Amino acid sequence: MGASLKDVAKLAGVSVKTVSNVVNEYRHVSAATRSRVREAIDQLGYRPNLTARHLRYGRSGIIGLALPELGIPYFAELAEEVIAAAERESWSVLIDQTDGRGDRERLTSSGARSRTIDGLIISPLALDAEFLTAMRADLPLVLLGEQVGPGIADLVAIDNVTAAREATEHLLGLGRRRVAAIGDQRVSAAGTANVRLQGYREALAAAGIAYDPDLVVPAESYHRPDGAAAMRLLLSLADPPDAVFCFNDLLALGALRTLLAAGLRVPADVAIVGVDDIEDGRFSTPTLTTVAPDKTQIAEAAVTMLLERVNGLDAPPREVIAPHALQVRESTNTVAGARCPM
Amino acid sequence: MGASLKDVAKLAGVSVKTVSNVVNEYRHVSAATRSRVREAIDQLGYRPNLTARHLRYGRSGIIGLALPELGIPYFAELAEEVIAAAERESWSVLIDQTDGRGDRERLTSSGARSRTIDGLIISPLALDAEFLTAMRADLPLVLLGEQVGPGIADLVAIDNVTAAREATEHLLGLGRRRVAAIGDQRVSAAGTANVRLQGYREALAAAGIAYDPDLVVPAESYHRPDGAAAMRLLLSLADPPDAVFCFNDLLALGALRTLLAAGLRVPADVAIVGVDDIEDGRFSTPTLTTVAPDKTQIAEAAVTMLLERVNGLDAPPREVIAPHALQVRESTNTVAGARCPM
DNA sequence: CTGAAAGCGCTTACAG
DNA sequence: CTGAAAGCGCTTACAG
Repeated sequence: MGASLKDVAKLAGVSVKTVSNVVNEYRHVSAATRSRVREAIDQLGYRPNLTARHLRYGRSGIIGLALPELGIPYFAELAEEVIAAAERESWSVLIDQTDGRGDRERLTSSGARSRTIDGLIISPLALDAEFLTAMRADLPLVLLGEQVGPGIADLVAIDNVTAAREATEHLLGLGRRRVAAIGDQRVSAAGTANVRLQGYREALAAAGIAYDPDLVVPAESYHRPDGAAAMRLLLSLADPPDAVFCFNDLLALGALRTLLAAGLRVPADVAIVGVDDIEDGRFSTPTLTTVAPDKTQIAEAAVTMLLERVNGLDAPPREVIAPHALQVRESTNTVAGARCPM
Repeated sequence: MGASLKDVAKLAGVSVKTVSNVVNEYRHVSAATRSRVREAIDQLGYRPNLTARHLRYGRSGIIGLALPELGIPYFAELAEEVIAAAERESWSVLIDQTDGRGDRERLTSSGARSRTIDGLIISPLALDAEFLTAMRADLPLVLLGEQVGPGIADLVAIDNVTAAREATEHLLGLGRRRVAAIGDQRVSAAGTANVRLQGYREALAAAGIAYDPDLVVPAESYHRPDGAAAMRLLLSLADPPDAVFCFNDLLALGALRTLLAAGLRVPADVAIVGVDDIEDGRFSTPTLTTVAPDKTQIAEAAVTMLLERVNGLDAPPREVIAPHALQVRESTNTVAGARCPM
C-alpha cells in the first residue's frame, strides 16, 4: 500500500538510514540531502509505519483504559480527561468496557494481556486482588477508584470514606434524622460501595443516630433506574427517609425522579446528595448537591503514574489521593424557594 | 521482556513454524508435539506479540473513532455501542476527541493518518469535503451523522430533515404557534444543524406559519449551558415562544432548566422537544420528548461498513439511513398533571 | 507432519 | 555526514 523508507531511499538515492535520520529530525544531515529526501517523501506520500516502529521499540504507544461502561457519565467524563492527558504526552488510548462485571475473559481477550497496549488504567470493580496481581506481572497497571488489596498496584482515588462522611454530615446538618443510603453492593469486600457505606455509618455514629439497615438499599448497577427503584422501596417503608445519600449522581437523579413523580418536594420533604459531580446534576431541577472529585487531577495522575511505570520505574506501589469537595446545590438547600416545573 | 516464539521453539525442541502452528491452532500437528509446545508456552508464560503479527499482516486490528467529545452523552453512548460492535468482530477501538473543532492538526497527529489504525469512523463536524476526500485516499473512512459532500465516503445517519420536521409538527399539533428552535450553527453548509433547521422550516411552512428569525437561536456548542443561555434569550423577547425544538437533548435540558428556574411550567407554558434520546431525558422532571435515533443500528452499520472497506471492498460510497422515532414524554404531554419538585 | 529462510518496515550500533 | 547489515517477533510460501 503506502511507500516505505526503502522506497523513499531509492527515489532520493540515499540509504534508509539517512531517510530515517531526516524523518526523525536528527541533526547531522546535510541540507542538500535533507531537502532531497523531503522531496521524495512528499512525492511518494510517505508516512512512517508506526506498527513497525513500535515493534522495533518494543512498545505500542497505546495505553488501555478499562472502564465499566461509557454510558455512565462519570466514566465518560473521566475517559475524556484520560484521553486528553495521554494525548498531551503523544500516547493513544484504547478503551475496554468491562460491563461492570470486571469479567476476566473480556480483559484477557480484549488485548489487555496480549501486548497490544503498553499499560493499563483500570477501574477494577469486581476484579479480585489475586487476578490483578497476576496482571501486574504482565503489564504496568494503575488502579482507579479503590484499592482492591494492600499494595497491588499504583492507585489513584479520592478519600471515599471522608467524602461519604461529609455528605452524610451535610444531610444531618440540615436537621434530617432519617438519612437513607442508596448504592450498597456486596460484590467485593473492598469496593467503593463499602467505603462509602463506612463513611455514612461513621457520620451517623458521630451524630448519635442508630444505624437502620432498612434505610440502606443496594443497587445492582449505578444507573438512574436503579436509583429510581431503590427510592420507590424507601418510600414504601412505614417510616420513610427525609434525606438520601446516593453513592453516585446517577442513582441520585433516579431517586429524584421517583420523589418528584410521587409528588414529594426536594429538598423540603426529602434532601438528596450524590457523588461524581456530573454535568446532569448541575442542570437538573432541583440541581443536585454532590461530592465532586477532581477528575482532571485523577486522570492526569493516572496517566503520569502509568507512563512512569511504562518507562521502567521500579518502585513499590504508590497512592495518589485526589481532592474532592462537596458542592451544595438546590437538592439540599432548604432556603431557596420551591418552584413548580410542570 | 516476554518470551518469543523462538524461545518457545528452543525449549520445546521444535521450529518456530511448529510453535506458530500450535498457537494459531492449525491442524496437522501431532498430538505429542502439540502438548510439548503447550507445556513450553505455559512454562515461559508466552503470549504472542500482536505488534509483530500486525506488522506481518499489514494491519493493526485497531479502528479509530473520532468524536467531538465523550462528555456529550450522545457520543458516549454511541462510542459504547461502537466499541461493543467492534469487539464482537475482535477489533479494538482507539478514540480521538476532536473537540468539535474537527481540527485537522489533531487528526493528523493523533494516529488517524499515521497508519496505526486500519480505518476510521468519524463524526465530521467542521471538517470540509476536501480534507475528508484526501483522508479517504489514505484510510478507509465511515462518516457519522451527516453527509459533508456528495459521495465522499460511506455514511451512516438518520434522516435529519424528516426527524426535525416531525418534532416540529408534534409541537404544532399541540396547538403551539410560537415554536422556537435552538441549536443553529453557521459553521458548515451541510452540517446537521442546517438540515434540522430545514425540517423545522418545512413544518412551519406546511402549517402556514411565517418563519420568524427571532425564534431561531444559535448555539456555539451543544451542551446544557448553551441551551440554558439560548432559552434566556428567547424569554427576553417581547413575544416569547410557547414551544421549543432543540437540536439535541443537552440543549433541551439546559432550556428546561432555564424555564423552570424562571417559574414557567413545562409543558403547560412552554413545550420542549430534543433529539438523541439520551438517558438523562428519560429521568428529568418533566421527562423529555425527543427524537430517538437507533444508536445500536448506527454503530453496527458503521463498524460493518468500515470493516468491509478495511477488507478491501472497492465500491462507490454507500449510505445507511438508520431509523428514528419520536418518543413523546412529559415535556410535550399537556394531558399529564403538573407536579411540584421543590 | 516439520524445518530453514525470507520479509513485514522500522531503528541502531558499527564502520567508514 | 552517510551506508550496509542486523534484528524487533511474527507468518508464510517453499522444501522435505
